[in-house]
Amino acid sequence: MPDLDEQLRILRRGVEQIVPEDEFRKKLERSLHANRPLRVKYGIDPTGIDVHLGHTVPLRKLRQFQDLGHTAIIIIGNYTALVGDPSGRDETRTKLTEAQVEANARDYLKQVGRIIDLDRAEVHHNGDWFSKWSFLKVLDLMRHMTLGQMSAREDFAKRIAAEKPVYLHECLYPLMQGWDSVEIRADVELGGAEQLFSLLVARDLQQSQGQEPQVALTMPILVGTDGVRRMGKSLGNYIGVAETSENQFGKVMSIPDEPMRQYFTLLTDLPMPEIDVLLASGVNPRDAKEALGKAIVSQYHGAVAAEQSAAEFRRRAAGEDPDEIPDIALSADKLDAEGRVPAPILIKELKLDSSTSNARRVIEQGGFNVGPERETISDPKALIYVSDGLIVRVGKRKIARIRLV
RNA sequence: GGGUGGAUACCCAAGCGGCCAAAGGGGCCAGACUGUAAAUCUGGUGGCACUGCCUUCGCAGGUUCGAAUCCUGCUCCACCCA
Repeated sequence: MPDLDEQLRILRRGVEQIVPEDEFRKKLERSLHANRPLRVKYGIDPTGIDVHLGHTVPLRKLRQFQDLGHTAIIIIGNYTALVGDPSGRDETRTKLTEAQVEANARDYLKQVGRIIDLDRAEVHHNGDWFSKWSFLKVLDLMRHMTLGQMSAREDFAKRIAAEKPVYLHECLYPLMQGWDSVEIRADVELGGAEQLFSLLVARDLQQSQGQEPQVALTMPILVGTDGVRRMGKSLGNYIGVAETSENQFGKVMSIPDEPMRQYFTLLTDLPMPEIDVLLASGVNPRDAKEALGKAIVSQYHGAVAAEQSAAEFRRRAAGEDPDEIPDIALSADKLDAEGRVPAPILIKELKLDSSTSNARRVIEQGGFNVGPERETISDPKALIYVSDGLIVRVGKRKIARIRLV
């Protein structure tokens, strides 16, 4: 185990808040002396499917703990998922069925395994304990929270002010999450900045059960590819860990310049001085972003794929065709006697657009071109002579080689 | 239990008898530009083998030459008072 200062240096990087800071230091110190790893908890609710870079911020921190010799503990919130975490939300989460939650949980773990070494981690499902609870026990848990505390939370206060509903079951969420810490005797719990409230509830619960309270370590909320709102599935501004290298790289390149520092700090292991150099004025932001893209993509697809997707991206930016043009089958019976097909129909059949109406618009706007000469077709009524192997392009990014079948 | 306000396209949100496939914003798509799938600017954004036709304004009926707009019933939602 590295010494205290080294551990603190690594673990503090990118962190928003450590509450309380001095207890964290003490815990680390003690673990070092007693050669006893800290139990570091991170909980995930299997409510969606795609783990995205926003989730990896605390997960990467957890991995750092792991690499320093501490014990990573993943809580699968299969029971809390049935409630829905209200944290940072301006509306109630929709309810999931148990079957959905179960399927999601499996999928989640698979994706989490890209970041955490699951062989060395503890994984718990909080349904293991909550499903056995009596109502009496639930009531007992509720004694630990007052209405005043609940309504003081920013997310609830906002909803109340906006005349949006706050349901009682949502109030139970932080208590349940807190109880998880009691069950697994957490020393540290990681979470997003909006989780602080829940992370602190756990301290009270642990104390009430005669345990030493955990330290809350919060990570900043990663901004999405729009550079404004938090990264999230429902906002459509996310980069998923399971996406292709090309997609990941392209999406990184599409973030505005401003959040680059945040991305570098939270999503890569590049040393901070190097990051400062990359972001210094004078360096073309495009080059910095490219370095960022490679650093991120290589974590999920390896360095080779990262280089390739960067090269691919440059080619495309220069207006060249990508290395591999996907073949798309076109049934020959769509063609007329002369082997022609109306342009919008062609686009729709090749699934390069979702509707013929939309395809027409794209054509009218000059976004459709065909063949090696890239002849732009701007008349939606145009009939295209289709031969096997013909290359068609729609917009900047969609391209296909036709295979007649 | 009582009161009030709602339900409009992917989202938010105008419209309150014809000029409504429905303002505006966001998102998304295309084009120009370049530093890139950034920023900015321009255009587009229900469907359809498309100078036209078809389907949408919570659901079901009705009035009318004509309804997102008026009437009746229903469903759902929120807030306030108790």
